Amino acid sequence: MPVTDIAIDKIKDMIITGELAPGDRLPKEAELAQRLGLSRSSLREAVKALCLIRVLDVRQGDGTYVTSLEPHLLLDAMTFVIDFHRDDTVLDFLAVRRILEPAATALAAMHMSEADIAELGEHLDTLADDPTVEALVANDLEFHRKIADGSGNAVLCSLLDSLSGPTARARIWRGLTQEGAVAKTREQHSAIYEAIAAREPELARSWATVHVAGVEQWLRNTLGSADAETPEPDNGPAS
Amino acid sequence: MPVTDIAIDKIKDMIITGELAPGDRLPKEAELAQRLGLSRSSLREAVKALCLIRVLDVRQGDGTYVTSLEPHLLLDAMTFVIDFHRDDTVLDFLAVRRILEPAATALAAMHMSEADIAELGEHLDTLADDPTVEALVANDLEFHRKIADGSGNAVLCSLLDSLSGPTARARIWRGLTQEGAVAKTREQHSAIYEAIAAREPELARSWATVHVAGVEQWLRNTLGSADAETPEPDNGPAS
DNA sequence: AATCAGGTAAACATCCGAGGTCTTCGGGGA
DNA sequence: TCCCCGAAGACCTCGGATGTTTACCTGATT
Repeated sequence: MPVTDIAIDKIKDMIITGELAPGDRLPKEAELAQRLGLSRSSLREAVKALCLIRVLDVRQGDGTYVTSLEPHLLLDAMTFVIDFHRDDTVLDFLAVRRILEPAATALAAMHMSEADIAELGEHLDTLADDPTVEALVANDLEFHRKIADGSGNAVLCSLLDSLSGPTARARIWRGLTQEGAVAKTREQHSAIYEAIAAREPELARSWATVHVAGVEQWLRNTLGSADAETPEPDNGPAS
Repeated sequence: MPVTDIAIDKIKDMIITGELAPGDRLPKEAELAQRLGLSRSSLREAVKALCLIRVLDVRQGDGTYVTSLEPHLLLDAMTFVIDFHRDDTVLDFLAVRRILEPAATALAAMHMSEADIAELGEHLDTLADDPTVEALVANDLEFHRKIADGSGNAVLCSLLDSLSGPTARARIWRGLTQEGAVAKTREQHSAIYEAIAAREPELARSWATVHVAGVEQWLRNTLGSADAETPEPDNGPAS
């Protein structure tokens, strides 16, 4: 195994064992390199790799630090990974979201505080009467993020956040091309909010299912007809 | 932005745009470095980072290649990330698994081929009558992997695979300490298999729920009593 | 006394070039 | 035909030199 990979493991171990706690600063490059028994160049490769997945945070002129290691930070790195297969597997991602979102919404109906619920309602109100599609989708993302957060499960919340990215583009596309999609989205958001406010987990779950399934169904149909028309799957506008 | 990060993005773009397809070989280090306008050292940092998340595969003496980029490979990198918070958030991970596993099992009951189902049954039979806990858990992992694979959703399958890792340790611990856990696990596996073989998605879903919830409940109780015993709270509530 | 400009040191960023090691592949001998 | 072996190509590792950025101390100004 290359020394760089060994170094990655060693740093990983130092963090897992608690020798390095979140927020701690690492020894300077030269020092750590000597301690791990490799050159600065090789060490830097290890550090850069751990930076990509948000485990380390390097600040030029200052030093290298362990991040907070909170789930949202680490799962967040998954967004980078998901970027690599947007076109072919979007449906699979959406299917997973269809499983998780209703569950999270039901949990939120049980666990969210009254204050959080009030904030959720206000958030819906901030949307203009005749919003642009971009504004709607942004509002959409934040709405679901608040609910996911309200589930009380940090891992679930981060996972949904990661899954939202790739599917957001599909939602924008839908808003632009499907008649009535905007109005329908607003209605369903209101229904979900009402169900949560009424502390009705099963009703909230059902509305969430309907909501996500709507996007999924539309996308399935669209991809089906698109494939029939254009053998070339378009590389579409990024995000 | 550091040149290394720019290089990471450029390579990422080359892959996303299709300039580099899965399995393709990258230009040699020196050549690519010149083309991207940076030194070999910096380029190597970028490549190493992309290796960690399984986007690139470097083979000494041969060259650097783009991996297959299959979901299982990329999501698999998440295992590395999950390693960083095993103790404090295991329950959260398990809760997510509790959501996904029943859904996957129900899908499997609908989509698995007869041949795959037969193989699933045979897999259960390969377990010795009086297995070690390790053998049981290994058999357990493979059993659920086959079901997840049978769901027909590659993303779902990979996600469950990733979640299985951190919870496996908990399952081993349970097998060692809880009386009757081994027998109960075998019974539930059989029940899940029977439900899938009978093409009963809802029954399969329910058995899967029961199965995962059993581990979750046990872990919740165990962690609860452990906390009560040790006044020393672990390194503070992250998240 | 509080504030701000300037300077200094520390730490990371980048580059270069020199060996070392591993894999692949083709040639020569049995 | 099969196996051993050597050469070429590509990545691996190292050490050092130089540039950039940041944090922090210092001292003059208001």
